[in-house]
Amino acid sequence: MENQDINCQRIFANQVQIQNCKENLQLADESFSNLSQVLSLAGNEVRLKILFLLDKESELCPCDLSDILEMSVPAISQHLRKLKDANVIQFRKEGQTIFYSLKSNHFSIVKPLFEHISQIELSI
Amino acid sequence: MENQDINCQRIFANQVQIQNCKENLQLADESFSNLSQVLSLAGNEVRLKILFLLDKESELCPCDLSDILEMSVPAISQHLRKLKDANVIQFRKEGQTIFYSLKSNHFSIVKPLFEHISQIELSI
DNA sequence: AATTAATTTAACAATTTGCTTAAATAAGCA
DNA sequence: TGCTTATTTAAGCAAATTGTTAAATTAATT
Repeated sequence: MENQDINCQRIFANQVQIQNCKENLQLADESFSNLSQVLSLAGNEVRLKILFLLDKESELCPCDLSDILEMSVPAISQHLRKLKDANVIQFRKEGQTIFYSLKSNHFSIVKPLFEHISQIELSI
Repeated sequence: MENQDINCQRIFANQVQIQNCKENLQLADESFSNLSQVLSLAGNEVRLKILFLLDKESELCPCDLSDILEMSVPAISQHLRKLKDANVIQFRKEGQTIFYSLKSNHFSIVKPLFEHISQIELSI
């Protein structure tokens, strides 16, 4: 698309508004990129559950997650890798077991999401 | 994977914890499905920007969005359709122009995300 | 040293995503 | 009525996603 002027010739287009929006987006360009990356990770139902579980249980190993989510270990491992690559989770080793936990830096984004999980919290 | 007992035979696995987690997830199953759907929509950078813009400008037409985001109109239209199908946005017609706006029902999820967009708000 | 167990990695297939281009709708206007 | 404009829809395609199975790592155990 070389020339976007071709698309819309309407007279009522508010050019000032459009220019303003463009500039605003540019200023926050990196924020959009970062935020959408985290959201797309959490946008996968398996990973959302993993994040939720790590928040609730503090730390879990791939093996636990495999049992809980009833999924193969390699499948879990690959989700964990994505979360680790994006710096959303961290890990510590204990023998041959690896415990994953949430990193605090993304808590302000991830945490509030769980308020929308209508869980019966009373049972705890 | 018929038998997940094959995966992990560790002695230290806390079966009570695992069972508890499984039950917790089941209780909120629909919430996870719904939330991950909204997050995966917002997890696309273009759609995140669209949501941000609709929040800021109240309403915009596909044509505006095409100009602002410098993308083809059909590309924009298809993103809008996804958001509309998921009940995240609504529209009103004015002649041949269609104005899209955020629906209030998902505000509690969508709105707080924009606090993470480090925008220079002072300039407004 | 050989075996077992927890995890990761790699290769692959099926599905989904997101754009492009062209055609179809729908609403104003000459 | 016929033309222009705003938008959607459809078809096609390349790239990304997500699982599977098999092999490789790594660390404990016998």
